[in-house]
Amino acid sequence: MWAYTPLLLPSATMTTDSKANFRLSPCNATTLRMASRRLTQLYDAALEPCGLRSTQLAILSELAHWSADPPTLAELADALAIDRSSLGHNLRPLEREGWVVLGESAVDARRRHIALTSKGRAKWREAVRLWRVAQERFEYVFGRSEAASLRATLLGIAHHERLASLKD
Amino acid sequence: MWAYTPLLLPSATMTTDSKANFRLSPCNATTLRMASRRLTQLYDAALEPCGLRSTQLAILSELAHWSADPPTLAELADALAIDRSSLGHNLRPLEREGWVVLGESAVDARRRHIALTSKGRAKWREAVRLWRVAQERFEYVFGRSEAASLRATLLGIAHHERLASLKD
DNA sequence: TTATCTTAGGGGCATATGCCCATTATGCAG
DNA sequence: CTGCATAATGGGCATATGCCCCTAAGATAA
Repeated sequence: MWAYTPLLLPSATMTTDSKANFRLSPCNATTLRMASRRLTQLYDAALEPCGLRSTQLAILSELAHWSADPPTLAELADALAIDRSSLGHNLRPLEREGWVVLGESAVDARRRHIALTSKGRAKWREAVRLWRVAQERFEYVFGRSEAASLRATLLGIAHHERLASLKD
Repeated sequence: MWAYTPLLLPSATMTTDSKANFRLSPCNATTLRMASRRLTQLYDAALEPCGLRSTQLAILSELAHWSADPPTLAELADALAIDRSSLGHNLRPLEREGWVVLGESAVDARRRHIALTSKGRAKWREAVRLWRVAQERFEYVFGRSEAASLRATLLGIAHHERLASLKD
């Protein structure tokens, strides 16, 4: 179990070989991307049997939990803290597989409302079971409360307006 | 200044509008990717004048600090906690711009040694100056010691063997 | 020495990510 | 009502990321 503090440095858990070339990168974005890559691999491996990737499950989950009317691209992108264009690209495979549908808006012809299909909801439920394995595995190693704390910190970074761009 | 604890929830810093659709994602990988996307945008925006992206600067930095002989693809990938193939792809633009060169190995014809060119080192120095702006900006908001603590945690995740895959 | 096994990279494929620009649709000023 | 500013998407381009498989080259067993 790790402490969510710098007390246990990563080097303590590393092999001699990898420790040799280890360099504590001072860049916050780089370390964030490094950890993101690794953990995404862990979750993607767990999700592999159902044919979903982490990003795709995140989209389906957001839709599955959406309480109001099906969101527009912009609304969904905002909730996921993802670029609008990126979300548009990411929806393509989900649409192709028939997991989501993009419907027209009655009040504004510019908007497309994104909705989960029943097939998509079934796939989502299937994926969640696999996701839980990876989630449990990570939190077993990292610590459950430490993980919750980390998520809160990361969500803060993701949704913070003053960090969203250089404009201020 | 944020506390590196869940005491200050992200919602405390959010607009009413975005708070409405805010859903505290329980997935550690997803929140990691969300924060990663946002912060990468911040750093990339700062680096934009020099024509480098965060990932590219990370590669050049690792090479600039490399103490031993120029690393092989596998060694560099390991240090950056990135997939070997991914690093191969990422090196292509850097090679095209003449910032790095891939030399042959004298002892093992399979290996390619990656070295920074003088042009690449100059570009790296230029980028570091821009990088510092983004780094300072983030740490001004997030807190310097909190950032250091977060980096240590993230590096631990990135380099932890038991989290690298589902095999155990 | 030869057959086999392992390792290092490269190429192809697919998704992920975001920028810019074009198109279309609203909204609003006049 | 017309013309312009604005908003929502889509398409194109480029990089990021990782998987799989292939080939070449070193290492090892027979």
